[in-house]
Amino acid sequence: MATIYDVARLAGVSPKTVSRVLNGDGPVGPETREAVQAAMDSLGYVPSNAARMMRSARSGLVGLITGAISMAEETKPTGLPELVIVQGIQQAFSRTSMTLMIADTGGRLDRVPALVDTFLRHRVEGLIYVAEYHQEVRLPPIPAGTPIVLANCFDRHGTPAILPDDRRGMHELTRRIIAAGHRRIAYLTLFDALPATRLRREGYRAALSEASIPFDPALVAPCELESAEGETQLLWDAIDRMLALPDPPTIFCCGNDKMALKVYGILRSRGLRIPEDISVAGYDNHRVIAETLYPPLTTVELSYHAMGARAAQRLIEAISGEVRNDPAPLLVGGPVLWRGSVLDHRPAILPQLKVVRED
Amino acid sequence: MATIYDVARLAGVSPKTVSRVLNGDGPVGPETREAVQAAMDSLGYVPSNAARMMRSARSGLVGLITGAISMAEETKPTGLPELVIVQGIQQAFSRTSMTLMIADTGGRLDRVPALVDTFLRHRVEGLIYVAEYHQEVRLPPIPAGTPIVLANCFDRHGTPAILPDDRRGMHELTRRIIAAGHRRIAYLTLFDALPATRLRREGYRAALSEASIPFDPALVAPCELESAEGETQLLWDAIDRMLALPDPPTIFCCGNDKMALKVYGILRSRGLRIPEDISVAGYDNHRVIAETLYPPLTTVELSYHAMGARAAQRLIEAISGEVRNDPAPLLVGGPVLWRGSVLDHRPAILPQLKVVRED
DNA sequence: TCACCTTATGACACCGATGTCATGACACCG
DNA sequence: CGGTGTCATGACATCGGTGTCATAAGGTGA
Repeated sequence: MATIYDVARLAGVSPKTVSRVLNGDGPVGPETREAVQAAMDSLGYVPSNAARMMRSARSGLVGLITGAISMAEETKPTGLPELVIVQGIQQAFSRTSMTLMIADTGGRLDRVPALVDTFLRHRVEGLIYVAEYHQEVRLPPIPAGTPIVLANCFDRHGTPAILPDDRRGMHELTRRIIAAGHRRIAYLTLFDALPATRLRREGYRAALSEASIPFDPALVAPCELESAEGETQLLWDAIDRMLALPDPPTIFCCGNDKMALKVYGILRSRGLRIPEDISVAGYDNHRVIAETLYPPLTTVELSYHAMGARAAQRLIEAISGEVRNDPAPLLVGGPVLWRGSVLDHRPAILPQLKVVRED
Repeated sequence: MATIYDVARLAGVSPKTVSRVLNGDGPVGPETREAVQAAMDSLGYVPSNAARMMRSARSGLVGLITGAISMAEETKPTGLPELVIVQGIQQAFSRTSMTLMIADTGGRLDRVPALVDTFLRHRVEGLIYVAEYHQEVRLPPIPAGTPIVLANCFDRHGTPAILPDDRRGMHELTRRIIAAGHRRIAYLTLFDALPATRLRREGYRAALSEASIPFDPALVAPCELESAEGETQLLWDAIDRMLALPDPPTIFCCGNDKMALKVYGILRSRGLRIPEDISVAGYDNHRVIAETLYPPLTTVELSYHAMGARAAQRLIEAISGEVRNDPAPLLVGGPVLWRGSVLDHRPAILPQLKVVRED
């Protein structure tokens, strides 16, 4: 592979002059520049980042660690949308001169330290860790001087974190559903232990209490399990139990869109029409599901893209040395997407707005 | 950041000895080794890949370029499963000492040359390009010496490529459907221009002709468009037209699982039960859809994971210098996954095997 | 006309590892 | 006891760029 010396010799100049042509620092005469360019082209010269990095400590690299790629097809918690976080980060960095290196854990957390180490050897200027779903994590110690940002997760050391505003999202969705005239609102939640479940339940209850609707524990049930079959069974049971109540729900809110997809099938096999007989709402705006289902699913967008963008922004600030006192994690809210799966019991007077809140 | 000299000084040895401890080449006395280790630990020393790379031309890096991440949430061709290719590649390389750098195009092909250039500056030892769906691509020229493998795509220069065996997959699915007693088999295809569409139609027709079933053009219609709404309309029309035929189909095969999801909704809103009144089959084994739908969807797995593994394997061979004459692209087939969405008209005598073919 | 500035360029050291070769201390063998 | 091989270690050059400083040529204003 050609080096800067080869180029210099061919162009009849010094290596330093070639370097100046490459980096645009220092003045270079027009015909010299041309000769150097020609030499570079004819040799197919590509500068070595390694050599450059030796002198100028800046690597121009940012490391991203995630399990999202390997989780994409898993049945585990949510599914895929967290990849959009990566996408948001990618886009933010593509506007800078930095290169984003993505490493996937392959779903094995024990591989994280090795990946961090590899990144550090490459002298990344910053690190981002993206979790597959809202959770607490424990990362290996990162040497001070390499800033790190957590996306979709948090730790106990107050590391800068970007999190979805689950409380507010569910609050807003429930508020909208109440505004549409529903009073008996069932909520089929995800795993009880998830931070998202707790927060969303808080939002759900807050909206109820603001509307002076009593909270009925019979309308809330966790419906997520490890196995897909057992989960479907759990859903059948919960739905049948709730439908058999003296005062049954008029809507089922689901922990995520995937669950809503199942609920569609279950309700229909019970002979219920959506939304005429019963309404359904999801969470995540998992577009493959939400937009493809018939009728399209009312859901809450998690704004993963915005979360990614925020995480990137925060890291870029940290790299450029803007010291921040790190307060609470940054919460990113997403809009309620009102589609055809929820029946509006009160003939709309106002046009049905797509409420976009993202501040 | 501490250097090897700092460590050497603290341990009271020469830098070369520290290097030996790091790399395990050359002998080192036990207590020397211990002293060096202690020094490295107390300084938090992390070796610089850049410096290492200067001497030993091997970078230990492999570059992966893809649009799969940014496409994940798009409505475009398939959707997400191609990410599994990345996953397969990742897993293959995690078993080697090489590090996989992933770069996403953000959906813009014009960014590919810049990404290639960045990788070359990092002196990657090989490149993989992963396309979002089976297609022809044109990549910028890569200097000889850097092997490259195409996954899920091909070019005109005979670059080594790994492709899904679309022809065989559809052939096998159709064969199974015929074996289940179906004779009128509708096929709602993807874009006509896609290589996958042509190949699958070939497989479809081959299976028909093997079973001496005449091909009926009225049962085949492209049902994919740019826009989601128009597409749904197209589906409605095609399905209604086919159902109105004097001899209507008993099954709808769909170009992908996402289309099958829509078809479920459409057929049900026509009052048809699945699979009692009409059967449905998909393609892709997009698990979020196929396993979550009720009833679960019969579909063809694209074996993206295997494609990724093959691509990685082929690149590793190329890097280690195993010269191959590059014949036709390597085709990877996937199994038909027989689930509840297709009615078996002939009471099964043989147990319903999961046909796994992947050679 | 000369001091001074700007432009264009090169010489040289240096970044942090590792490859090569040399060296000293022993152990072993005939 | 001397020659030879192995073990443990270090000195030094080198990889391919860039930062610093020096230098020569040409322009400009007092």
